[in-house]
Amino acid sequence: MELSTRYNAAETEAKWYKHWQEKGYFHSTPNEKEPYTIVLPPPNVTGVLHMGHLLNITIHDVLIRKARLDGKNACWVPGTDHASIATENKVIDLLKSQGIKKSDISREEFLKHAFAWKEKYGGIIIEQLKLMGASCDWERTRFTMEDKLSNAVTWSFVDLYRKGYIYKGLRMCNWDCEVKTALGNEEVIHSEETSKLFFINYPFAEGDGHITIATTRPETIMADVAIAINPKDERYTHLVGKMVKIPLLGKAIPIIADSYVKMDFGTGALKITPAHDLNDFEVGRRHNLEVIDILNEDGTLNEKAQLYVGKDRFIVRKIIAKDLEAAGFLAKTEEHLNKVGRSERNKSIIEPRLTEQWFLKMDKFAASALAAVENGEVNFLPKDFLNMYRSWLQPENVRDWCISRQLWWGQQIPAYYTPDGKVAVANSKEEALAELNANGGTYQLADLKQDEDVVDTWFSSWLWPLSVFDAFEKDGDKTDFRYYYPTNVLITGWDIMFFWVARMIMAGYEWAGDLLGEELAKQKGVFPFKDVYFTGMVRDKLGRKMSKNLGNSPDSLVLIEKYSADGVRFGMLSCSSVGNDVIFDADFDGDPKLKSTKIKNESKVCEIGRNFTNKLWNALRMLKGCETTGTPTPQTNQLAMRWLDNLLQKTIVSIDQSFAQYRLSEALMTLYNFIWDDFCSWYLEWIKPAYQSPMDKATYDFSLAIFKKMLTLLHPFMPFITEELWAALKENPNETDCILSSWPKAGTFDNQLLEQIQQLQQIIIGVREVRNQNQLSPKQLLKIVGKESAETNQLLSLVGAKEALIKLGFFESLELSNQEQPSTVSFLAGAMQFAVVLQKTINIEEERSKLAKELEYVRGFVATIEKKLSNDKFVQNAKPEVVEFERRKLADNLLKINLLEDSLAKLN
RNA sequence: GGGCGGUUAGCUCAGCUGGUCUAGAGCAUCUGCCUUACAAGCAGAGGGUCACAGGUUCGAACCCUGUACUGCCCA
Repeated sequence: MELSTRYNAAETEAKWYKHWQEKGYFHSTPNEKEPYTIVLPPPNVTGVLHMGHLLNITIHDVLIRKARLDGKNACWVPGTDHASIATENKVIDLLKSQGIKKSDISREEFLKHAFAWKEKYGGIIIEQLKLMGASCDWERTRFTMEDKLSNAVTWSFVDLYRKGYIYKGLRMCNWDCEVKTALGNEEVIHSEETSKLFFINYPFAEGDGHITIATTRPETIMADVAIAINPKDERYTHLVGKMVKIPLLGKAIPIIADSYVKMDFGTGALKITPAHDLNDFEVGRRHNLEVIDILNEDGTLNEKAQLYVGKDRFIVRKIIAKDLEAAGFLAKTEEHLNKVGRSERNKSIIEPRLTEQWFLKMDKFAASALAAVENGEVNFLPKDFLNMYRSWLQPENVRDWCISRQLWWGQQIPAYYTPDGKVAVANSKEEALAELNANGGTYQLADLKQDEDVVDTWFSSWLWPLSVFDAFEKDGDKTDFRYYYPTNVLITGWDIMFFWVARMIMAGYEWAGDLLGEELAKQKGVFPFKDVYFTGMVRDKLGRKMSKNLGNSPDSLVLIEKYSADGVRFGMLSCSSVGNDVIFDADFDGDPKLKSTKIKNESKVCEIGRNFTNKLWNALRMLKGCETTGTPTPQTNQLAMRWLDNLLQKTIVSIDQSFAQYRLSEALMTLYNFIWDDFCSWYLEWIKPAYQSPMDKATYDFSLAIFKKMLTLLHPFMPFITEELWAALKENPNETDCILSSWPKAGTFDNQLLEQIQQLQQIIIGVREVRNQNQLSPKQLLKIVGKESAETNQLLSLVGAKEALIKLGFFESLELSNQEQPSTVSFLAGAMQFAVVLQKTINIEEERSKLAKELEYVRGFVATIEKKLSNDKFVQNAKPEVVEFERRKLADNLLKINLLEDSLAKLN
């Protein structure tokens, strides 16, 4: 096969992805092999590929391809998440653009539109994952709202209800006025925002005077039921029991004392509005106060407010401030930093609101999820995250999970109500009816009305590792589930540790035991995954999380186009270690703090990856370009091959260790250095025949064999270039593809040989340095004289070593001598000394200062070693091999000192 | 306010069980090269009080205490 000078990634990547898919390499079915299973955290159907996905997908694919090469039955299950709120919003927007209001159509019609939207746009992200080379088993692609998975949600709801873990209750919830639904606690993000603090005078009902309170929410004064002060606050204690009038409204409310009030906040007097603040709600409960809810579900004021009815709460805030001021009730306003809760999804400001919702009791679940990680059945990487997990799941921090949402897009809650207010929770309307009539009821099917609400999206995704294998299908085929479950590793961001990771663990411990059967559960475990690999957040150079809003995220598709998928994979990996956030190196076109500044679609690390593919390409081009002959193999080539083979073994050992600890970037860098430095820069130059000369067959065959091993080793990281080059090396078309090749087994290696070759390299590097300093061309042949020593003699007696030096260093000759050499520049290679014979007079001053500098360094080094060795406690306490090592270091460096002193003396 | 991380070269990061660490890599910088695989390249060089201050130890980038800065989680 003819190879062009540059590697064309775009063409190649498309070609091989198609090939892999056509061959069905990504598809897995249960067999006798050991399974290696990963379920993909399902991206939202509304999503498009972003930097976080690039990182996440790369790690997934590296692990799954490695498992495949290890001969395991690798199965990576992909899918998408229906994302209730995000998707419902998208669909509402789409309908709005068509002039349709959600309130004007039925639930069924709406869902029809929503499914249509999902069909059209829901697959975008899946297609984008393919561009990165993701080797998912696409035949297993699931969707959290498909029938089987929805049935699983219903079944689990009913099961938990019957077990007594689910209840319905009136609670203070987080309310999203835009979407008009309750949200879970974790879906609300609290952050500090500047707002105004209003100081408002409440006049006493009797007599003159007033009490001044401070509030950030003047629009809620109509819902006030009391003014509270701290019982220890002597400024106010005499007022407790008095009545004050709500400004503008004139309604009388009492002054009460409650220790919740902070004396140093505002004026120390607080208005109590139980319907619109969680803490006030608690205060109200303690004092038996009325709850007056003045907000509609969309955030406008209702008739209970009496004033400003129908207007939005934030508009009212502005109007009422003016009205209060005009009427003389407003004492002053101040700038104030306070915590504002916003929806994680649409950023709208969340209202505390008293509503009836469904809840899942969490105490038991939290305990099981915590125990699973504490006792090591589930293993966190890195371990540090256990701390955060622990604090989340501590009993005092666990609150019941609000699982109902006032939406249509999602699984409808399987609770059925009778006209007279009875309720049955069941898998179907028929089942519910039977249950209701079991005790003599006479309801008709038509009497029953299903709960309008749907469950939280996470209430379906927590089943993911179970449901994608149809574990909940009553009479379904359990083969897959029994084979693939538990999965090996979950790869996800730590930001959804509680949202999702903890809950999947809960679900695993709740159901997997029964579903697997006792024996299998005991044998395999019920946890959903053995390891959890937490990826960091991808951040910009200022440390900000990349997001669409900030405009600080490069376009991932442009990056792939520019640097190839292999290049981007390399880039993402090379700047990420387990759990650490990734500071992505893309630059900005101006000051990144300015809003107008855009991030560039450029990346040095991805460029390195792309350059690496080109390096590989050309290395093979060089080898394939060689003619071969039957001439005997030069001895120096034999040495080169022996060295490379040993070094490869050592490299594989190191890579295997890295993989075992999920140190993927370390494995990649080890391989990168081996391929670029050892294989290309040293080995290829070593064995390269003279221009237009042929290469002997043995060297040629060996080189290609090593090349193939390198391709397999690199395949998990850079699948496309490796497959392409593998194809170029195939001896016959029936040979297996790189993706299915076998991971090389690490063998033993000869450390002494590796050290000796390192010494050879040091000599060559020394000569190159002399060349650079004396402006000699790299290929000008030089006479080299080495000082005789046991070490030098031994090294040069290695068969092929001298030829290697002459070839790689461009020596005219290499001799050993103890004679003093005129016109030479000397250098040290370890404890060996060599001299380059120059044709010109050398600068003695320069030479002397160079040697003196080196001598000073070595003497300092020796001093530290001597200090250690002269310390009896060190010699007694340190491990013998450490002491031995220090002794060897000392001997070597003393030798160096001798050589340097000698050279200096000769210069004088 | 409570808790958990981080701080190592100009940048991004390794450094795992304290001893191979007078600290490594890549990028960037500088010098010299279009040398017949590769300028998406080759050969070299310079650059660090391991945030700071104490302590433990024969020995500390690593363990302990405190401080500063920084990120995150919770209230």
